[in-house]
Amino acid sequence: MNTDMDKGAQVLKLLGDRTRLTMMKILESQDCCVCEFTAIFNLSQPAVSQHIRKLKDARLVTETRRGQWVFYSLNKDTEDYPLVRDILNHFPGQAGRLKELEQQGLRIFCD
Amino acid sequence: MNTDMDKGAQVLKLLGDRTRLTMMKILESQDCCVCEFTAIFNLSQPAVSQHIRKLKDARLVTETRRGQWVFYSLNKDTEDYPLVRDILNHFPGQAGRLKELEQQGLRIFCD
DNA sequence: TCATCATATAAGAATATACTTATATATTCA
DNA sequence: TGAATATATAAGTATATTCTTATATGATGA
Repeated sequence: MNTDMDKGAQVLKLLGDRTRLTMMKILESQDCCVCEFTAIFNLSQPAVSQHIRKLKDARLVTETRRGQWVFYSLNKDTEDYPLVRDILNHFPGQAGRLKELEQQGLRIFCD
Repeated sequence: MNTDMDKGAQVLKLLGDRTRLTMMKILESQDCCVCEFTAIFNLSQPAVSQHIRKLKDARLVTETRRGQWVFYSLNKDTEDYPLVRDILNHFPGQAGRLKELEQQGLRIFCD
């Protein structure tokens, strides 16, 4: 509640892009790395990195390196998260996008 | 629930602007006309009209002419409204902006 | 160490956005 | 009808956004 108008508008602008909105919705269900997003969206790897950079700069996502890969997660520890959560709740789950990847053998599993 | 990603991203992009977001929040409490918005925001009248046009084109607001003035209202009869409502709930009320206008004698009352 | 894979950054181009000023349209009222 | 007021549209400009390709950085494993 009571998010500042300017900061809030900034968050909305970031989510106001089909690619970033879908990324966030995917991250809602599972962590994901750049190469997976690159396989999901019909976009170059730099384009994906640049979208993620914006989300990261706004602290909407956090990153964790796991070996060769950098995995991204929703950042639930920010004052913007309640707004983000409420927004994402209005959109259909995107787990299917990851399922497709898995069937194509493109899903990254590591531990 | 289950707003289409593309349409939803478009709505978020429209709200992802300080001016339009504040307009929508103001409209949440009362209908308003262009000249009032022009007094509230430090913007030219055409700039205000152009912002409203976008909101109107997306059917987020509706217009009603009352004599000389055109009043705008939140459109609650659209599939996007639940998303809009949930978003606006995260922001502080902007009734103060209208109160200031009233004190300056700039508030439009008609009927 | 060197080749490979994943990711990030830089630079440039096409397009979109948000203003401005000038002007057109619509309504009111003397 | 004609002046005044409210709003919309047009045209132009500055800046922001989102891609692309080329290249740099970082980690892995033979």
